[in-house]
Amino acid sequence: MITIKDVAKLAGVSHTTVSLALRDSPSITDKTKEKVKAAAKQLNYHPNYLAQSLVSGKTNVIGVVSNFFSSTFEMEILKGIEQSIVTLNTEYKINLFATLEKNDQVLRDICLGRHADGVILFSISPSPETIKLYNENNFPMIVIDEKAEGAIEIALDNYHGAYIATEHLINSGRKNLALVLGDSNREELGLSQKERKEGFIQALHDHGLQFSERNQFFIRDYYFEEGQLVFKRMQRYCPDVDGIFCAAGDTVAYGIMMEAKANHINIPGEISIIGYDDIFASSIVDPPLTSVRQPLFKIGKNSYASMVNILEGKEEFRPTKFVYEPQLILRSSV
Amino acid sequence: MITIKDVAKLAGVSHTTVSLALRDSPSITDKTKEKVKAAAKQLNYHPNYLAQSLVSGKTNVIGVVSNFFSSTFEMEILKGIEQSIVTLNTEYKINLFATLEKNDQVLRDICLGRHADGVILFSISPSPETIKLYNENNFPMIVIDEKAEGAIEIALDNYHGAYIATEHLINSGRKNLALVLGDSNREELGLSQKERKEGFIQALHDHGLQFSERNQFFIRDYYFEEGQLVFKRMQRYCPDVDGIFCAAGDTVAYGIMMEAKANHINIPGEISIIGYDDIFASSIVDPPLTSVRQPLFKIGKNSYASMVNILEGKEEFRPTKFVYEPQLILRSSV
DNA sequence: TTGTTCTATTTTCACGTTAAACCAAATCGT
DNA sequence: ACGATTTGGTTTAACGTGAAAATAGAACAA
Repeated sequence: MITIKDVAKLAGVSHTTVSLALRDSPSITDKTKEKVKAAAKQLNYHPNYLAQSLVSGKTNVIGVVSNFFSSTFEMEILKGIEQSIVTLNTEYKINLFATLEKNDQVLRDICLGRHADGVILFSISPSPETIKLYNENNFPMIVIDEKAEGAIEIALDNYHGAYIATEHLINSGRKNLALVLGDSNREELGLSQKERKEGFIQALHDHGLQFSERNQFFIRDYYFEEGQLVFKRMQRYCPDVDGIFCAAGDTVAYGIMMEAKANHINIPGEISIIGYDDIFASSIVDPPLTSVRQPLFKIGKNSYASMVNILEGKEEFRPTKFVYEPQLILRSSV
Repeated sequence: MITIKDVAKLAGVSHTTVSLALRDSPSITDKTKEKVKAAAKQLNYHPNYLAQSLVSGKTNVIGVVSNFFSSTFEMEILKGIEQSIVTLNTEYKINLFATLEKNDQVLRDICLGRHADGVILFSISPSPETIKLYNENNFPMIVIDEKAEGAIEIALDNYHGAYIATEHLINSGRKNLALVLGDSNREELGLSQKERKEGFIQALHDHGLQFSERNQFFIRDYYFEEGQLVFKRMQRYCPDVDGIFCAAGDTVAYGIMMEAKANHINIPGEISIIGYDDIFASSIVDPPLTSVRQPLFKIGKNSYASMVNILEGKEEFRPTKFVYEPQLILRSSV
């Protein structure tokens, strides 16, 4: 392994001079700089970032933390971050950390173990103790679509998304609406699902309709097959449903649609359906699915940019909450 | 920032004793260990991984390098890697590096800058110089679906995948086949696309059919819209095509299908189509798309496991080539 | 007793880099 | 002419850790 000292020896100067010369310090003559750079090139020298980070206290890494990176939700945010990296062209790299259920431990590691200079996280919610730890260590944290008081919260207005979806179903003449929620193996409903439920109920009330617990269906995993199962249950327990708001997302909605198709139930003729997320396939399934689109790409892009600004000192870190509004994409499933 | 020395001071021992005690060295008495651990806990001490890596020369990080992480191809491999992380439960973390066009520079950085202990890469091909550099530095590299002589190559048998797809079209009675290839902004066709073309041609020949350059269509980006454009061109220049092998992937195939639909051309009645990749949506589009499925999940899983074995010294690194066979998933688009 | 061996710990050094303090030679001001 | 400043570096220290070498004290053997 070639170090700065090897270069120094070859160039006939001290190692500090090499360090200064390679960073174009004004206190080194051009002649020396040339000599040093030639030596560095000849030896194929490359600075050791571990040593640099140890002494500087900066890693130039932004941690991107999530439970998994393999669903469309995370992918879309990642795309936005990638876009931001390309356009900003900063020195900051990103590292992805998959927490795989030990959320707080991983977060603690990243901060205290100096894996990064700041984190952007989604699909997991940090505990209050972790947030406190981050604040004490002056370690910026941006949290997307989860509760995180004390950090920068990027909130998706799930309430409003559910509201406009439900309202659209009602305005199109549907009277007996069902709600499909995902509770993802937790005991309690996640924050976003809870907000969507509230939006759904409020829209019903505002249009003189009643919410009935019986019209509420839960799934455990956000899979296509769960949607098929939900529709079967729905047919048995609520055969008179004429509109479905699938707050659990588009993939589950596809399952519902396919199962309806298999039972020769026409969509949107007999039942209308609206999904959430507007992932790519929604425009090509048959019928194309009306869905609530969240500006995930934009959120990813902006989050990365904010983090860079904070780390470069251009922007001050302080707990804030930004709310992004969703948009209803109209297609023929309603 | 709490360091090992702070713990030492509180526990009333030397910093080395702390280091040894926390790693449960047998040469430290239980009493001292307890004292040290209590002090560490009280101060909320966490080892600085930068310092550890600097002295040990190991980062415990596996670099996962790709051009982008935002397409289904990469996502599926990532899922496999995640699965492997969960089941193996090793101390190795992964870091994702998006090269964003400066492939060799990023690879050089990772190796020489000690960002990781080894890399798994896909969607980019390392230059021979980079491979040489890695070998000189004893830095293991696993390359998925790209040419990389001197590294561990995980090859997808694109030739065979194309062959069985084409053969299936021919066996179903199609006589005038078109080939859709993606050249992704490069001057030259990528390796996998080239191999798929060869498989296509060979299958034609083996069944007494001729390959015609006129029946070959290129797209620049792997987008849905490109598929629509391709179909328009196809109708103009080769209106008698009755079978399409879309080597450019399923997303493009969807575009072709939708455009055919828009022109009231029945699939599979008038034209059959086969895609590549078998991504999720292929089973739910209308009609469901026959496609060549590659064992990407398995490849991701195995690659991570191999890398861990190599880094732990259980397996020796030596350039090898593993070939994974694709599988034709039959659906009603043929 | 007195040297020898072992045990539990400490001291010193190294990893590769940057920053701070230092210094010799050249240049400047008066 | 001669101290003061500037130039272009060099030497030393520091970052937080782990490994090797050193050591003090206890146990032990003859």
